[in-house]
Amino acid sequence: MAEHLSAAGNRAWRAVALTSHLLSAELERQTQADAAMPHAYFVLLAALYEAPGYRLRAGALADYALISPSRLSHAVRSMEASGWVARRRAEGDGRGQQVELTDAGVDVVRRLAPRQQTAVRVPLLGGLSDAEAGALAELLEPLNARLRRSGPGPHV
Amino acid sequence: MAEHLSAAGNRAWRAVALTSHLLSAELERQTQADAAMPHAYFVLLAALYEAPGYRLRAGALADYALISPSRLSHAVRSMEASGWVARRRAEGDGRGQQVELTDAGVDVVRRLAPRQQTAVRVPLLGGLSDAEAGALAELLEPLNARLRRSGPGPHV
DNA sequence: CTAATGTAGTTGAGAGTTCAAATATTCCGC
DNA sequence: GCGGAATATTTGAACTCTCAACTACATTAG
Repeated sequence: MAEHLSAAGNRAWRAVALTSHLLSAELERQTQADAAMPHAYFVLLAALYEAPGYRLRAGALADYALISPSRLSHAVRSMEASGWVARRRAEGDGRGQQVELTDAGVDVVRRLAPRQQTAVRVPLLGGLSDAEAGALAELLEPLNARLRRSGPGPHV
Repeated sequence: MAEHLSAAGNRAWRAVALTSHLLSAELERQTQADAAMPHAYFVLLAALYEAPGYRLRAGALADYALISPSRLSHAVRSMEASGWVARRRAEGDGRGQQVELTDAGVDVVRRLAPRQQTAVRVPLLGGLSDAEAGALAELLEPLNARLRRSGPGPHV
């Protein structure tokens, strides 16, 4: 692989890096404004909402949300204090924890998810034709696959 | 504008959100490993490196890096403690500060920038043809423009 | 030329994230 | 089953980031 990027590659780099920066900031802003919580917490609540029984093993939740066990643990403690989730020992494995959405947690997700849609996703992507959206996904998915691989460990 | 996304739009959303998450994590990981500093600090140092005389007004630096004045102030204090930048009063306006790269700061940028290139950018984007890179940039740039507008204030 | 307003940055407190170390429980080999 | 390695999660400390005051200087109005 070459060791420098073409002009087009550099332009793409700037665009991708800027999207990443601006989008995280916007998601953070939006989630804080709507529910006074970090966006990362909303991602966790939404993941639980989609799981059967609104509950997931801690490890599975961390894997799904692509965060460290430590970060999950702190996040769960904080969300538990807010009354959005509850913890219980996992059956069959005394080491594990089940994290489960409380009724209040379910409500929060139901209230926030539509706002996320209309306040961020639609304004951002609603203007693209299906062909453009498809092309964007086709271009980004291979990048994501590469990023997933470089993530943990010194390239596994 | 519609209030929901098409299937293609949803796929694009997932891809964009995932890229944002994974890319920030990877940049953070890489910068911490290479120089034991947050990626945000490297962005600031790189911005100064490209400025005439390796120095910029604090406000200009914050605007360029798209961060709040407060965050910049904390960052500069920390980077000053690390010996990478120095502060001095701006001439002509006693309120302002000039932030300037020290020799050590220049060295850090010269050492890190190439690694950033070969460890992140090229592996990520080097596989794209110029046409693909161009298409990606063309697709993302309008999104970035929209994100910039939704950023500060309740849509200015 | 003084008071009011605006602009540039800083500060401190609170909250989230990371990293390394610790704890608890299960699994495996003998 | 018993001791050691592996797995699942927690904890604490250090650090960064955000938000809301706050300070300092500059500008404008009267």
